[in-house]
Amino acid sequence: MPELPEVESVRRTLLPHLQGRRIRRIHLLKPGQIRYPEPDAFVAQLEGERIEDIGRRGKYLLIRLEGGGVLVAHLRMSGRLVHTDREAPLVKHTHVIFDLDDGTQLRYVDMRTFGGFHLLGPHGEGTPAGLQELGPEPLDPEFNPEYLAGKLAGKRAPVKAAILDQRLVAGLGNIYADESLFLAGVRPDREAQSLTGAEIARLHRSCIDVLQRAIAKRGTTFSLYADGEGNAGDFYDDLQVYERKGAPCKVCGHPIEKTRVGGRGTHYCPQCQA
DNA sequence: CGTATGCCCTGCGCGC
DNA sequence: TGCGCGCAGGGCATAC
Repeated sequence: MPELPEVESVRRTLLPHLQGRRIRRIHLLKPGQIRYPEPDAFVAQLEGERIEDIGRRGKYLLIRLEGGGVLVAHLRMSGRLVHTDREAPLVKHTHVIFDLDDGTQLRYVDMRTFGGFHLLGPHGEGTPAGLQELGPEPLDPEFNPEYLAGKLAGKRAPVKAAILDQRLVAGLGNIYADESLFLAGVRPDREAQSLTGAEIARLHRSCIDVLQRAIAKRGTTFSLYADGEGNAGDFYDDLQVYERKGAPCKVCGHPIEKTRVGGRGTHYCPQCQA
């Protein structure tokens, strides 16, 4: 499940292959993955465009075009953007193929079809609501303990639900939310407003630490995720709680528990997290 | 407004 | 061995 570290890894691995390339043709094997505009207009506007740069906001990949437009991709659960040779075999669930002017291809593969593309005009027309309302980048100075404290104040929702809200901070998903809360020593089901100043400071620090370390290892791969060159991420062995139900806590040895918080599968150590 | 719930989708692991 | 069920969850729509 691509979260900030995975999307950042895709961005970094795609950039050298896509920068300066012109999109020659687009094959829509599954037009439903195009969210905006209509598939025909999407293809018409994109064919012939040159890719200038690739950015990222939260979990959104922003492929900037020479003409001022932006191709926005969101991978959701199972989306993959991979740069390949034209001759590479078509894997199952390949939905969109971009032919590039050097003979290579950018392919969008998505088993569960949750992800997709928005093509924004030069003035941002077509921007998805979620991107518009995105909170600060967790690795930017704007995301600081004071900001986090202000956002958690008065919230009765579980702290995990709060930090998963992309309007509060952009890019945390289920894996790194659980990991951050473990590192901070805070139980995921605690009311957001109940956290002390010290706990908020630890949580802020933990979010940044876990994201930076995960980026350094090019993300977490279970079975599906791969970066823009098709390589798995290496953070799996660094996970402290996620996907470790029943396994001994790496700090205290107590078995990791799994519950549901805010409708999401949630992992934590009942001994290390208060 | 804040909070909670269900839906989209496919593959996989589980129980029988 | 096969079948049906529940689960996986990001973002959004809907309800209260």
